[in-house]
Amino acid sequence: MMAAMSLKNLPKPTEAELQLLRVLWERGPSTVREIHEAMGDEKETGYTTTLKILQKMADKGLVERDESARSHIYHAAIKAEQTQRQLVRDLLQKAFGGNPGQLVMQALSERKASKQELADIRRLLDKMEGNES
Amino acid sequence: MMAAMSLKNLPKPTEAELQLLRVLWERGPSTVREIHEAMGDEKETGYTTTLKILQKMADKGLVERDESARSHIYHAAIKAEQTQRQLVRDLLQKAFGGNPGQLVMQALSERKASKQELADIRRLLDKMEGNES
DNA sequence: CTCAACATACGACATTCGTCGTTGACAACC
DNA sequence: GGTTGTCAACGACGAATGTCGTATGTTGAG
Repeated sequence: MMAAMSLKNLPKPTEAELQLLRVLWERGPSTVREIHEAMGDEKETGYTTTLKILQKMADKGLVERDESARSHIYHAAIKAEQTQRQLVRDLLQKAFGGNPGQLVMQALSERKASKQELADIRRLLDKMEGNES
Repeated sequence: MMAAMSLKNLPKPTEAELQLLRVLWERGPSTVREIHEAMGDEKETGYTTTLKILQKMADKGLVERDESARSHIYHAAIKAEQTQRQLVRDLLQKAFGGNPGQLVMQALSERKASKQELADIRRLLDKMEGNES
């Protein structure tokens, strides 16, 4: 039972939801109008659409809102890294049979990463090969 | 116009479709029953469901079928690598802002890759850093 | 030939997603 | 204090998805 088993029951965000989450992660807590206009480019959709999706997200627990002001203020309830990890795990499972090697290769070939990131990856590789059984 | 502008108009496979594609990639050309039973585990669904999805996939061009025999034989119309690349590009765009570094890190942390794959990745890294502009 | 087994085709259905229009409340301005 | 504009809420709608039930056709065994 217990109303709040809060941890890790969050559903996978849909495409539109992910788009809104990205705005929230960038801007921090925002009103619906701010979010809607921040998406002005790349999206041709009505204000009420954005509102509705945010309301659904609140129901699902993906975002939370402060209703004290007239214009409610929404903020992401999950961290970007957490969501990204979930999505990667999902893709890994569903399209790569759980084998990360191929996925990494594909991602790397897709677009060039920054020098810094390449170095980070290399360091992670070192660590993984280090304590390989 | 022209009925066959074949190249690259293939829609993104849905979740169920991807599952069937994975079976086809593993087994090669197969009948509906073979596919359905190959999925026996991990799925509790009726035979006609599998059939219907395969038919829709044929309409979309994701699979092709040989109807000469009584039991039609389906085979994947797209390569695994091609689809995986598309999905990775999609995720990259939608969740990581096009930046592959973070995605790679997440994927690598997720599950350990084989020694062979780690070596492959390392080689790819070398190549990328080699002709960095 | 008849009948049971199996295959495809067709259509129905519930659910989810994204999309709006409309309504009713509240605020602010003249 | 009435009008105008903004906001949240609600319901509707079309499309897509995944799920079956049923109908229709074919095959092969007895």
